[in-house]
Amino acid sequence: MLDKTYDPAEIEAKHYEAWEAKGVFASQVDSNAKPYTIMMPPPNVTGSLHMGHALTFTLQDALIRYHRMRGYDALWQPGTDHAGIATQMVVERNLAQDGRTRHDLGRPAFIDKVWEWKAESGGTITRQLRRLGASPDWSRERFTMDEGLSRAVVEVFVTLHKQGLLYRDKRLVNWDPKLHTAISDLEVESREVKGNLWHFRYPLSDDAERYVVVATTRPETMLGDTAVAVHPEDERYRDLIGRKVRLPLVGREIPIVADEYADPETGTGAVKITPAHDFNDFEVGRRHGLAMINVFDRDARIGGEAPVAYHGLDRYEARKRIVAEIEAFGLLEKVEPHTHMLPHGDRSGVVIEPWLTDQWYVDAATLAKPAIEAVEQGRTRFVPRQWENTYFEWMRNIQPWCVSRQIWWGHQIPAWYGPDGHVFVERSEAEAEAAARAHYGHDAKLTRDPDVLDTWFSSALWPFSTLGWPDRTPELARYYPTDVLVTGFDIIFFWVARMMMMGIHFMGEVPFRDVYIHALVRDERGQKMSKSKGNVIDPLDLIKDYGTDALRFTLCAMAAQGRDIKLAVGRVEGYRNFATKLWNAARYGQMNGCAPVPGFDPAAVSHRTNRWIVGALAQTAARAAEALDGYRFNEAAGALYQFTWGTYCDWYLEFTKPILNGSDEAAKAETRATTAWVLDQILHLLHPVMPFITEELWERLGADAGVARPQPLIAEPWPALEVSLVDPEAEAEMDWVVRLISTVRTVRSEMNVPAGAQIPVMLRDASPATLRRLEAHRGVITRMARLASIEVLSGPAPKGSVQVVLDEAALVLPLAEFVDIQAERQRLAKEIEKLSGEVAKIDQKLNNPSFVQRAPEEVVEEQRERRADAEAARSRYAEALARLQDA
RNA sequence: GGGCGGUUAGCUCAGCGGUAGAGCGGCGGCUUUACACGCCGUUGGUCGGGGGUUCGAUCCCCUCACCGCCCA
Repeated sequence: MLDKTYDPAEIEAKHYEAWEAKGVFASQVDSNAKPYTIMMPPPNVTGSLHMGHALTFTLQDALIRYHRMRGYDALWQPGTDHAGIATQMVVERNLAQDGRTRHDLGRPAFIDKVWEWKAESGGTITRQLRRLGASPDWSRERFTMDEGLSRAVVEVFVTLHKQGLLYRDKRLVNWDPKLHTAISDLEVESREVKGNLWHFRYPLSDDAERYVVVATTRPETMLGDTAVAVHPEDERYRDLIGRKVRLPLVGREIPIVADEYADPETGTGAVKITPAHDFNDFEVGRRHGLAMINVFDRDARIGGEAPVAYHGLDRYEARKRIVAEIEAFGLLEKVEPHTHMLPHGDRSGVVIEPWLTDQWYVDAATLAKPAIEAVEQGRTRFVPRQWENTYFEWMRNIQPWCVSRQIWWGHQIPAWYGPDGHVFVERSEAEAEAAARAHYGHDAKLTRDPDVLDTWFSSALWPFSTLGWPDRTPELARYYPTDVLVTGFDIIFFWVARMMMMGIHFMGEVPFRDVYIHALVRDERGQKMSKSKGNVIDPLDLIKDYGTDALRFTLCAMAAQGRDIKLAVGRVEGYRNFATKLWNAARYGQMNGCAPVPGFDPAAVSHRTNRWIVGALAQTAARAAEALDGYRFNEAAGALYQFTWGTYCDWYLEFTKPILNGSDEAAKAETRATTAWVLDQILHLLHPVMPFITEELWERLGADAGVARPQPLIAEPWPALEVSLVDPEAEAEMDWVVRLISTVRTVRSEMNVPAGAQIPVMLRDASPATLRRLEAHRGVITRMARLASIEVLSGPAPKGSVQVVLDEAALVLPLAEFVDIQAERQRLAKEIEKLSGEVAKIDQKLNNPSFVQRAPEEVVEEQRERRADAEAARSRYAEALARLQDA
């Protein structure tokens, strides 16, 4: 017998271990089943499970479990990425505790340290995924620094280089002066910063009395100014175009150029141009052939070609000093407080410096073209569709992708330089040496490029590198392209776009058919969860308090397309209650001998109540499947919740109590079998969302009844329930019973009839069909409506009785002792008023000729029927009211 | 400034051309032998404002307001 309450903690680990040990998560590359594949977006190896992970992995797991049950050969490919910068930082922080830096160790020893760290601490997130019940094929787990994946990285790098799609170039990059590496646009976050707008006077070279005022938020960059730009149409400056100013402090003469980049509305309309330290200025510099003067070193201290007097000053010290000096020269026009957005490194948190360096770039624009077409042509489909716009927007304006990073942890770039700087990009050092020999005509000393690749470079290959590419493995042939990629919108640029580019280029086909973009999880006030705000809800805490299934059900129930999830703990609690409800229903079944019957045939049940629940179940199963097929997780969860609690528990289990306590042995046996069978089906349908409690109940209900379960629930087939199981007559009949009982309950409550009191009820003007229904369900009705009796009334209603309309009949409740005549009169009057309003509203429609003429016939007909029903009910209430007046 | 999304019951959210729904909360009642993490009943809404299309609009179009996110 099951315990009185469900204790998730007790059973979750047990089932997870059993599933994993049995190998049920594993894909079957040799099977004849159709494959269904999801590539897990590899979480960062340094990461730990947060709510966003919980959501995305719950949805992916629900899809995988569902398709596995549908008979597909399901592959959910798990793994982690090596998170170059983040991981290196973690290990460096550990070294710093012993007062050491990575340079003390040297590169090879440091890399060894990182691997050591990974072995010890890199498994946190995969352990936590197991707590969440995720069922990927762990036997295929990959890491982006694995040997195989590294081979794919080299192959891609070399191939792209030979194709001219990957090259070395000197451009401005986002330089992180703390980490000393380039980072991508996507690793930069804009933060609002309060600063000033300094207005400097730049005197004209040929007229020291005149000057141009430029406004800047970054005075220190003036050391690298090579022009002043004004808008060509700006009347104020028209005569200055082509003349020169003398750059204060530096003394350099720089031109005044006309460029539309200068916005007449902003500041003074004249803007200083520092091509080596600003992305926009870089473009202006290009247009006008301006010099690029680098004035920073890698720490963002003054250096390079800046006047030596300033060398070594940190950028903020330099700012103070330059402003002070400008002021001393009388060239400071004014200072205005100014708030603006500044780029910060998302890992280091420091202000990013646009800096001129040599880096490796991928020609993203070329690779993006077929990736754009694939979505335009529908070969890859975004769900919800609107995300296509985000994808297109990004892809159509894509910039060269800087893939090199000046760190140690990652895939070292397979490029070697000869003594003269000539570069050899090859698969190995030996091949590079061979290429050098061919190039120089003799052996040459080569130096390998010390840089590593952006982590996303290797992640972009994930959909095929994990399947064995560049080898032509059976897995690759079978599982690529994958079925769906599930992720949050914040990763569209980082990852989806890049997988599309690489997948199409190297595999000739899109990496996935569907991209399901889910919402972000926010706190209950709609704020993004963040450590600094202190509003983070830890999914592991929720699991501890409410169980994994409750958390998973909550996330599915709230995963409506196109809307963020504002997570309130109360919802989790509510779905914990749902799990408990399911548990208790199972327990009730056990107590009543409702054991699973092998070979049970739902089509063969004869009792109306049983036929009804079987049909309702079939409809629910269809609804849930349809919802999951369309990624409408909330609809699937809602349909299952509603059926389990609102139909099976609230009505069916109550309807069958009189049968189970009765003496009709055949009906008892059929009802017991049906009760058990429907519950078994519910367990199947809920399993993708609530794997633990369903597995536990599946096994316990079998074992306790001595019925062998052929396999664990996770491996069971999804219920195949024909729509023919729906018996419309049974449906209508039980619906009538439900409405009759509900009606009586409402009246009792409104009349303040004591809950325990059993009252008589009479039925008037009932059709023969209704009377047959009454006879069939007399026991249930009497019990559930708490009646003393229910009889047919042929004459007028007794004095002081309450009347309610139910279809063609009237329910008469002789409640004289409870009834407050005045209140009852009011109640009836209210009903009549409501129905009159209804009739009037419908009449308005029906009296409108164009409605009758233009609306579809069935809509008009429906209105007529509704009018007739409302009218009939109104006259019955009017009659009852008249009767009350006599009393 | 540009783009996207949102505004529906006290709260969190579904619905999206033909009778406004759920969960939670509120209120009232219940020692009904599965379940108080429960049962029964019930109260809550000019579907953000204004125009338009339509026989008919919460739903489609325009516009305004406010909120959020992304990009400048």
